[in-house]
Amino acid sequence: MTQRPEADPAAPSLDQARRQIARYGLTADPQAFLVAARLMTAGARLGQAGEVHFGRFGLSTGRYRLLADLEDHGGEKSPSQLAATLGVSRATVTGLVDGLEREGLVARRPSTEDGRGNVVILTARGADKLRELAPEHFARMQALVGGLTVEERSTFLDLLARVVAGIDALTED
Amino acid sequence: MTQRPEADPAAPSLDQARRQIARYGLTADPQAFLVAARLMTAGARLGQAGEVHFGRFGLSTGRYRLLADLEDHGGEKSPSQLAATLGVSRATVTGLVDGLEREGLVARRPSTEDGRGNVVILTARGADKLRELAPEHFARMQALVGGLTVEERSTFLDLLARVVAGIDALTED
DNA sequence: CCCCAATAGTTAGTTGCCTAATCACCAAGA
DNA sequence: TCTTGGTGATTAGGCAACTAACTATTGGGG
Repeated sequence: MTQRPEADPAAPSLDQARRQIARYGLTADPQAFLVAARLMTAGARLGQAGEVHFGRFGLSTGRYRLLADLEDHGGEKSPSQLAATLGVSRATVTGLVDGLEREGLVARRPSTEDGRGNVVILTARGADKLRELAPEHFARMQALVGGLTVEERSTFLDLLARVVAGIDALTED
Repeated sequence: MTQRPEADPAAPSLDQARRQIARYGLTADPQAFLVAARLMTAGARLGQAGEVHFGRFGLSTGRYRLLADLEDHGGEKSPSQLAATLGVSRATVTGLVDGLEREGLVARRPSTEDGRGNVVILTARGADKLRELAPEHFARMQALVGGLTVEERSTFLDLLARVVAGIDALTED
C-alpha cells in the first residue's frame, strides 16, 4: 500500500498547479484545477478502498456490482443488459462473468428467445455471497458520509451533479 | 463508448439502494449510499474523460502525470521518487517509463550517486508534448467547474475533503 | 571487515477496463 | 428466397494498476 507517505500522495498541490499555469503563461484558475484534481483523486481512492473491501470477500468491485445488479433484476439478465446498466463494455461483462462462473456465483444459460443470446443467472451461492456482504457494505457506505450532516449531503449531491454535468459537456464535443 | 444510454449509466438509483437495504432488513440511510455511489461514479467518469483527452495526444493520464511531475521537479527524478509522488507502485512507474521512453519523451540514465538507481529525465520532446497539451488541459479543468460559483467551489472542496477523511478512517482499520 | 538487512529497479503474473475483429444468428427488403 | 445489415457474445491484444519475487547494490552492526 505504498506505506502511506507523509501528506497526501497523488493529490496535486495548489502550488504545483500555480507553477504549471505560470510556466505556460496561461490564464487559468488554480482553484478549478484543484477541484478537478481532488475529485479525481477522491474517486480513485474510494474505488481503491472498495477494491480492498470486496477483496476480503473474494470479489472485486466490478464483480460485486454485477452480482448486485443481477439480484436487483430478479437474478436473471443478459450480458448486454448488464453491460448497459453497469456502464461497461460487453467484453468486460464477458470477463466478469467468466470469473464469477468459475467461483460458482453465477451461471450461463442459452437464451430461449434469441439464439445468439445468453442469460446470466444468479446461483444460490451468489445470493449467499451478497447476503454475507451486505451488512458490512452498507455500514461502510454510511460511515463514509458520517462526517456530513443531512443538509451537507444534499448540497454535496447537488454540487457533484453539476460537476458531472460539466464532464458530460466536455465529453460531447 | 457504449452509445450513451438514456439516463445515467452506472449511477445506482435511490430506489435501487432502498430495495437492497429492504431486502436484507438493514437500517441504513439510502442517501448515504447514494453519496458514496455517485462520488465513485463521478471519479470514474472524470478519469475516463481524462483518458480520452490524453489519448488524443498519444498519452494516458498516468503518463501525463509522470511527465508533469518530472517537469515540476526540474526534469529529473528517480523512479522511486516518482512512485511516491504519483501514489503508484514502483512497478507501475517502470511500465509508464517504458512507454514514455519508447516514445522518446523521457530517457533513463544510471544514477551517479547510487549504483542501484536510475534517473528518469524529461527529453526535449517530452517538454514539447507538455507545452502542446497545457492550454487545452487547463481549459478543460476550468470548464469542468464552470457551473459552480467560487463559493460553491470552496464548499465542494470542503465537503469533498471531509468525505475523503471518511475514506481514510475506513482504510485504517 | 564482512555479512545481512534494507532499498532500487525490474520481471512475472493477475485483474479490470478498453477497442477491434470475429462468429453466430436474426430480421427486413429486393 | 436470398442477401445484407445489425446485434449478441466471445476472443485477441493493449494499457494501467497491483502484489510477489528476484537481482543488484548499499550501508550499518557485530
